[in-house]
Amino acid sequence: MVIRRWVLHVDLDQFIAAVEVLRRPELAGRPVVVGGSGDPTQRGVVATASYEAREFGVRSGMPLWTAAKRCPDAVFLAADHPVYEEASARVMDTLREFPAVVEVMGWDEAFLEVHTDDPESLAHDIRHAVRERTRLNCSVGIGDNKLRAKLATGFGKPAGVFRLTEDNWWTVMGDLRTDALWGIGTKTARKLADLGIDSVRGLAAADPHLLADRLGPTMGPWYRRLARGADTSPVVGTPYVPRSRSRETTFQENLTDWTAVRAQVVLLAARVAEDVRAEGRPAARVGIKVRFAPFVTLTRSVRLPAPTSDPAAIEAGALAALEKFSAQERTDRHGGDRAVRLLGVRAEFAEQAET
DNA sequence: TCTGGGGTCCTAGGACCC
DNA sequence: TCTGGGGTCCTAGGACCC
Repeated sequence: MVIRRWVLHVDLDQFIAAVEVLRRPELAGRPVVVGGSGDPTQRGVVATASYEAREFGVRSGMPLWTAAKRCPDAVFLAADHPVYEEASARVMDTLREFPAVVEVMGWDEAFLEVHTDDPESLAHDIRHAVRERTRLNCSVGIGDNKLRAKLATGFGKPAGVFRLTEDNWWTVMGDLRTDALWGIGTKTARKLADLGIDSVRGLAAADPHLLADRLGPTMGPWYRRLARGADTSPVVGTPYVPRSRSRETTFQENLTDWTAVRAQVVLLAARVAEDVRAEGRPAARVGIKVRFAPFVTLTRSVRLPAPTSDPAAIEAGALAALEKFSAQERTDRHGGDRAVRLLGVRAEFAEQAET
């Protein structure tokens, strides 16, 4: 019986859909799709699909109209953030009752650093406690570091427990595609494939100088470490301190004149200013995101004259950033204002002094 | 009726300075 | 008679994740 450090990764199963089914029991067993306004004829994407909807090929990030085509009988619901936040808080409070350092990773995930001789038994205790307190199911990944714990959870789903460590790393992960790793997406997987690297095992054995050369001095070697399952990052239990706050909106109908664009930027800036005020720390920088039709995204930003939480200063910064777009960038080829489908405003906080 | 919203971190190029 | 070589800061964009 050896007490060792373990990292557990707890991930709620189909969290948002499960919360919706809890408050509407008649939806149990039906395909449920949450996202956008809840109207699949409007612009929006799937936030979460229940397992029943996934059977029809509905996936997160998919346009709602596509989901409706694949699963016409699904129940479509608008996202209700306050309800999810409350459910999430109950889950996290439950996790914090265990003797562990708890790092929250969003609404439906957390890492726990624990010391035990029997991580499986602790994982089952956690699953039962979460289900008892919240009536929600979760899966638990057990690892000898965060990376392996996070990847392990995927093999435990749904409602299971899986252990991934140095001992079974190559057996479990070696032959999988590189994008099975946490931090490698489709773009990087394609770049690696162009270098003849297709599997986790292949990436682990790749020439580090080649990776640094093609993928950057920091990222290249980091990908190679990922492929070996190496990760020394700590589980951090201290409260999350945001570096930025942003608000963005995709319009149901594109904006087609710049006066309307300015008016919407003013509205978004006011919401961001409210978030900055609530955070209680001044913003140092304000940025604008403009997604032109069909789907070209440009950003501009300005440093504020001095860090501030003043709504008027944040609005002025947002408008100044907007003015940085050239006449050419905001004009279509017929000389009119280029159609805008999304606007965003972001505030970056001043650097925190090290304590 | 294409492609949400809210974040983080890294990279690369130009400005600027010595 | 061609214009070095760092270093750092700023900015925009890219990639990824939940």
